[in-house]
Amino acid sequence: MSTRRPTRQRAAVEALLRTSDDFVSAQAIHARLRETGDAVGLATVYRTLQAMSAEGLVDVLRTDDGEAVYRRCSESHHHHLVCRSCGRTVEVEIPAVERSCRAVSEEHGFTDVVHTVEIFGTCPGCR
Amino acid sequence: MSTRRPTRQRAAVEALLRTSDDFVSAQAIHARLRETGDAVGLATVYRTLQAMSAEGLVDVLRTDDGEAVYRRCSESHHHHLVCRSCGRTVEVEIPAVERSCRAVSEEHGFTDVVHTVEIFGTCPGCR
DNA sequence: AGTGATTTTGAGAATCACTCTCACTTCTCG
DNA sequence: CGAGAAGTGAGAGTGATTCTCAAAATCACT
Repeated sequence: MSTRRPTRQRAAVEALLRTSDDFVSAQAIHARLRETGDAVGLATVYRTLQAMSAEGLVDVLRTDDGEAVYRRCSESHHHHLVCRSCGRTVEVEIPAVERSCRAVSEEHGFTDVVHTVEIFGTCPGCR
Repeated sequence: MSTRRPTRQRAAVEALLRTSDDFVSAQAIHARLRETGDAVGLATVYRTLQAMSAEGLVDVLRTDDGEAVYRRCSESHHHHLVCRSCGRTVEVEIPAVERSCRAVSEEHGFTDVVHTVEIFGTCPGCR
């Protein structure tokens, strides 16, 4: 249930996410918005990102040093193939992975299962 | 190349990890060692864990709130099925996932690919 | 448009995991 | 044993994220 009011701040964050193909940190979003004069408080950036994440509007993942990074995403379930050098990201769907994860979970009696899959590599452009 | 000296501190951390089947945070390890009188400095716990991780002796993953948690692991490549309630962890090998990830990566021309897969659910005991 | 109720915002403080510093201790090995 | 290399830890520092709470914006009605 999305009971959030539309505000300039939220629109600004959404707009910025729309312009980026890659994962961005909350700090980066805050900084960029400040640059473009469309300033939004840091706390608000975090709140907005959390809300969007809860609504499934953005994907979140953690960099190796634990920073959370966000990216607008398509509706359907998918995973990411991310270039470790330039950050270029490709959304991929891998049916075999879905099946296998479900099978393994059932086999061990686990329920309410969710899984995360991230693939990191070097993209053709960064070879 | 493991050029580390054997010390009481390192032994204590390794021993503690050996007694735990589940993922534990550095903070928790530090606290538990302190309780058992086998105190080890926090900085040393972190250093030891990093070293062990680099040597492939422990698996690391990030909880939802970004905290790093560690667990001793088997040699071979594998993934985890983790109970979100009690933390119980099962190591699983899923050949289909390996194949699929490799295939997808090649398809997009990515090289030097690594992937992470974590499966979270509720285990039979916590139902 | 006015008004009061409700939600959102943001500056700064607070938290918390993690890293760094550096003097001190422990190993290693000749 | 003795010198130098490696390891340790208390505490300071860092940086992301969350909390606080009063002010501002939005909503629901009239």
